Amino acid sequence: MVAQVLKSMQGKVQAVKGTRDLLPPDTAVWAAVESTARRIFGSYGYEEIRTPILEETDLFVRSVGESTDIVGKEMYSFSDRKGRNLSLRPESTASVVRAFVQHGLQNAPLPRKLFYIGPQFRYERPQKGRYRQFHQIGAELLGDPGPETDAELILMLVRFLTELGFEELVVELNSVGESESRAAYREGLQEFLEPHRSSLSSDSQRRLDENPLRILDSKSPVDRELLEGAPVLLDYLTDTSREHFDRVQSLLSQEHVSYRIEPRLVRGLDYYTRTVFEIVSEDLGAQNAIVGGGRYDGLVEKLGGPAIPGIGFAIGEDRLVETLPAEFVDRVEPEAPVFVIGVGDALGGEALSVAELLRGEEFIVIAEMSGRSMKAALKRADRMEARWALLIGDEEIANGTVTVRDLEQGEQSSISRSEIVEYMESVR
RNA sequence: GUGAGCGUAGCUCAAUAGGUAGAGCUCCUGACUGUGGCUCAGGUGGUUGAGGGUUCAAGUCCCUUCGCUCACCCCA
Repeated sequence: MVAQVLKSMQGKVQAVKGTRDLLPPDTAVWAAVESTARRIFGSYGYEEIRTPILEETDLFVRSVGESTDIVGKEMYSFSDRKGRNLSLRPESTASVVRAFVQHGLQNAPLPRKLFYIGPQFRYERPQKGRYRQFHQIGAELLGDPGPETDAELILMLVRFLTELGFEELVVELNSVGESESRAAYREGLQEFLEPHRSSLSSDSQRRLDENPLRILDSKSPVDRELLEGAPVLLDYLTDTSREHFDRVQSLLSQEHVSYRIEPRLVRGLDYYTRTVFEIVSEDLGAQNAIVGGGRYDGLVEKLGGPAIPGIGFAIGEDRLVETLPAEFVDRVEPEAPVFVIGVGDALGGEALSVAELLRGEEFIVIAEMSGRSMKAALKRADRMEARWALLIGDEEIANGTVTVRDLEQGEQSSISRSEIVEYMESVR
């Protein structure tokens, strides 16, 4: 222990395993993705909610489910100085619902549409598209049980992704029914697989007891073969769930959304009911889900609120950015800056003043105010991909001018100091 | 938690049978007292991820550990 502390004091401190720094220019891409989400979601009437990253552990135990892997072994949990059991949030739906109940938002007009953007934490072995601190852009709609709502939510998602330049994405769709029918199916599946228990992969043998539905999307070829002829979740749906699901499909068809029914699509969180969906990308390796979501009609009640239905989704922002179409990334290029150079004795003040003037007109301005060499300063201007260089030296001060150099054309002209803003506006 | 591969300068990589660490790019400076991109010269930068072992000698071999990558698992 002491040795470890000493080592960490001496060695280079680095980012915690599974976390990473986002540096420019990547941060600009992330910001562009997020502002697109705000714009699109906003047009559907969604408003932003920001909930704490820290929550009582019990919140996730009750919502996500005690037997899920997320709660069972992936949470960053600890007790604080007063012995409260806290966890870094592994997802945000539970927090949004908690906030909804806590603030009595059911008394405001329903349905309520909320979106969030922020970091989530799960203790897993990092790999491609999977980090211990990852980021989600999510949306939740509380208070409308209708299938039209499901369709609208998916339409919003598709519109958002289309806006980012995605073209070939297919929505994978399924219905897990209400909790009673899911329990019935769970038993049916267990009965079907039990005789073949010893043939199942070791992972699935474990799942057979703990979470049999997860066997459905096992990657083991043996498991997949055994599943041929297994009962299908859709056959266990109640009539109302079945009608709901059919209606969602016909609405999606009506709006020309390409979707595919995936009878084996199940989700890892316990709160889902009825409609569940996923969007996967081929070029993400094993961690291919960029969006996951579904309806959760019992969750608000489970967290101590009224019986209000809900539906939502979460987008894996890290994965989304990794697969972003190049056209979108290219468009993120920021406006080229103006580079103001003050060279000579005590001319920094004048450079600062000119820079401030231009900033007032929303130019992006980098000022080098204590330069000693014009050459070196221009070199830096070039490297920073500046479009214009404004030179201020003894000569300019004497004449009351600023020399404006067009760094692309290699031409320059002498502009009166009082007309500099006007001139820059004209060539902008 | 399990398995595999990989860790040499900020980046990409060298270093013959173990012989005491080098190149390109980048960065800084100068050639060029106030005019960029090119060229040339010079410089900064590494306890070879860390710790231990074998050896006269370890970047190289052995062990441990940390990290990265990918897959299982899980999911966004």
